Amino acid sequence: MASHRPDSGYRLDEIDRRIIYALMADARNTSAPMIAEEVSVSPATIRNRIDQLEDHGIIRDYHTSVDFERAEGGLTTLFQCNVSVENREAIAQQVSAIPGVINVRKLMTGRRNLHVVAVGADTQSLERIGRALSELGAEIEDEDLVQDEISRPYTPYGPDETATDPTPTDVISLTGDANVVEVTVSSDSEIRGYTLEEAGSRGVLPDDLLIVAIERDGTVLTPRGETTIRADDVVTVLSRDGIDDRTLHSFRPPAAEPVSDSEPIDP
Amino acid sequence: MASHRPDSGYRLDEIDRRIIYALMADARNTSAPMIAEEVSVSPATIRNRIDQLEDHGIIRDYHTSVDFERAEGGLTTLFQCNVSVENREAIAQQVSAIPGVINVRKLMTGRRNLHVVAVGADTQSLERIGRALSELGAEIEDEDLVQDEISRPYTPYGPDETATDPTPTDVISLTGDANVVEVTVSSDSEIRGYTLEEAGSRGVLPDDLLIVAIERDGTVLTPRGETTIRADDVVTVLSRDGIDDRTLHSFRPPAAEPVSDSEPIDP
DNA sequence: TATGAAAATGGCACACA
DNA sequence: TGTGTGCCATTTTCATA
Repeated sequence: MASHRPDSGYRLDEIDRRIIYALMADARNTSAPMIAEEVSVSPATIRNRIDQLEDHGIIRDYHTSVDFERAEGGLTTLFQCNVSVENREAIAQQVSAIPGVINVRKLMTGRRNLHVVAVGADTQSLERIGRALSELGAEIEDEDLVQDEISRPYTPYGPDETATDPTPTDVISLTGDANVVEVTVSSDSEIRGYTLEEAGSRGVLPDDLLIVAIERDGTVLTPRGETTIRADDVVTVLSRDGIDDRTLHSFRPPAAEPVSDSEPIDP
Repeated sequence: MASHRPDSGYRLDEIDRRIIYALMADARNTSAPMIAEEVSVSPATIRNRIDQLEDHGIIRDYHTSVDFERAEGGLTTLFQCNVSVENREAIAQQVSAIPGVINVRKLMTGRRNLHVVAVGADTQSLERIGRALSELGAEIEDEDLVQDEISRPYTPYGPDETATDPTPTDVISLTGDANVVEVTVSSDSEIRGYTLEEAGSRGVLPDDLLIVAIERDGTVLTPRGETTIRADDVVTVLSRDGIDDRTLHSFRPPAAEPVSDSEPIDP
């Protein structure tokens, strides 16, 4: 059995795991040399490993997540369908070819075992997609708008330093989408070193964010345009449109790199 | 309202759409010059456009899809949760920080409005993730194993030539996972030009695939080791382990490039 | 858009266990 | 034999204008 499935029991070592972690965090802007430096091996090795992981099917593919609503007012919709277990593979395959379908998940359940995400320019095109699903034998049980989607790398494959830094310390929800969060400014975040005014004008700080307090060395500062944001400041942020993974981007360390510089083991 | 949301009504032109299409198909191995050639503009323009699309939040991020089951026997699980609408944003944010969580979808529904995909090394770590979800206020309604996931670019942004070529013409399911498909060999597929034997030994043709018939120019050939596969052959393929998006990879045109050469619009 | 400098990639030969 | 490494030509990126 294992003869024609040689990839089943592939074992990863620490290098593979860190590669996967880095690529999950940012598949496009993470170069082999960048990963190489983190794990202290040569860039060529990283490239070889990536090739292997791809060949063995561990790494499936690299995608781009797109906000279709911003793009052209497109509606992202999740269809939850029932398909017969025998044809699940085949139907999933054909479903993924329907124009507008961007993601298909096969689940090991009796009901709602096929989740299909499709994008439509309008209600009409979504109806068309719904019909196409039915014709292929996927019975639609539910149809919901997808508001947003967040993807994260697999934490256990990340750097050991269990730095939960970039998470909001506390979140207080207000009316509507607005809410308040406290974040600790990471030591290599993008916003560090800018004054509030610079951050705003350079686009480092999104327009709908308002910094209402800065806690530094135990005292609370009143934020002014010329106040400089430093590492380890605890910043209280008010957001009009809701806190989002990407909203707090500037406060975080760069995606692919660890929080503190890793000590090269073998220079 | 639109004043502080300048990105809402961003309009894409044909170049933007083709960029998005190419990056959705392969975020990592698609270089700016490759896209540039397809749409007949300079590579620098493509690069600028990509930067703009990223800045405006149209392109959210680039990830890597990983088969954790192959990797280390990891279990990929979908938790369908209820969260209160007011805190949806904040909870989703915190949920995404739980170690092991790799994807969170926010839905615009009353029930099951948060879909969380997590990877666990074993049942125990999934229980831990389940508890973490509950503690954050996400009530778990359902918990299913994810068997597989397929992602596709948004077809309407692709090349006009509505080439549905790479789709299996017909799928017949047999017992178990095995089934039979007919595919038309794309004119620039990887397998074209190889004999069956070469394709097998070079890894172009997966081990669990068996070619049972080749239809060419209206006649049906009996496949032999020395039979060469040509473009436009209609090949009948038997698969032991089920047809998969990736299984038929070799029959398809390369991901990022159109089926036939695109006619430059403005040389 | 174009151009030149810097960086990354892919291929291949070689060393090492 | 397989895996890591160093070096090469080529491609791609990035920051100038």
